[in-house]
Amino acid sequence: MLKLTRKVEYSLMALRHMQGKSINSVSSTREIANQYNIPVEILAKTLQHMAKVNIIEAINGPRGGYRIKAKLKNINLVDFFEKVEGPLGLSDCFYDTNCMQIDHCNIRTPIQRINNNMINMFRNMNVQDITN
Amino acid sequence: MLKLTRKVEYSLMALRHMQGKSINSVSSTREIANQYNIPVEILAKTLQHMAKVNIIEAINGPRGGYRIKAKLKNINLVDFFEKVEGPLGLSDCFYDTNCMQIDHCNIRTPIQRINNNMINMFRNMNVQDITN
DNA sequence: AATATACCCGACTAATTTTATCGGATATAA
DNA sequence: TTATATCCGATAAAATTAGTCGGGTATATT
Repeated sequence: MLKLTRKVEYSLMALRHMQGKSINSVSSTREIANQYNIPVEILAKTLQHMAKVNIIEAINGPRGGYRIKAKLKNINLVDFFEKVEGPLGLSDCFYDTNCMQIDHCNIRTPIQRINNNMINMFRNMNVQDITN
Repeated sequence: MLKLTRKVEYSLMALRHMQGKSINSVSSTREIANQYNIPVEILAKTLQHMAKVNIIEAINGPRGGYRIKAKLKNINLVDFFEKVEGPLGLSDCFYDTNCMQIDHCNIRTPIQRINNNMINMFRNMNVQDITN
């Protein structure tokens, strides 16, 4: 319960790795996967996805790889989580009505208050807070 | 990602239901399950578990059921989540060392900071905030 | 132009976690 | 005695998360 996914963790690890390198150098999937003991194929997908949502950019060909594209300071954690994993919420019912209890639920409003607190907390942190 | 489990939700729904009744009346599993459209057997287990950890108490026999035992105002959400679901953390590595990245991880400390923020937030809310 | 390296991407499988079910037990009010 | 209710371990089903595979495209280097 209340866990981050590996996809988010791998993304952050990769970003922190790239952050530590000079501005124009790139990092390949293999290099990152080896250094942090992450399965190559899954990291590959993760990085491709980050490239698609413009957090990093891909350089093709030999000596290619990825480098950071966005200003990490401008991406708060809610944006980041949603870009990487999709909609955020303590419960599905805040963005999806497919719930057996939806008509009878007596805790929807209180849970929503907690949810708002959580969202606010994550909104007040940005990706650079983590990768630095 | 970052979701509550149904077990926690059902627990809160049941507590809120009981909270709305007079102090000495009890609520049976079937009554609660019917009213909120929750599968009886799983709610039964959930309530048994809450009884075991002394949040509610069970009255056996016909006309039996459950009633609130603890002072809900004194149970903060971290305590509650841990009583109902076990250890809390954005990542397993804060209470379990069985992770392939543990020796190489470059985000453990930053994630721990976020984790602390989250824990603090939940510690500042109590169960009664939800069930009232 | 050929080659080797690196990203791209959809389909699939495996593992884990969460959710739900089953069967049979014990307690007690009426 | 009986009916109603909790108790509880074992198991099954469903959903989510994690990981694998195969074949593709782009490009620096020689």
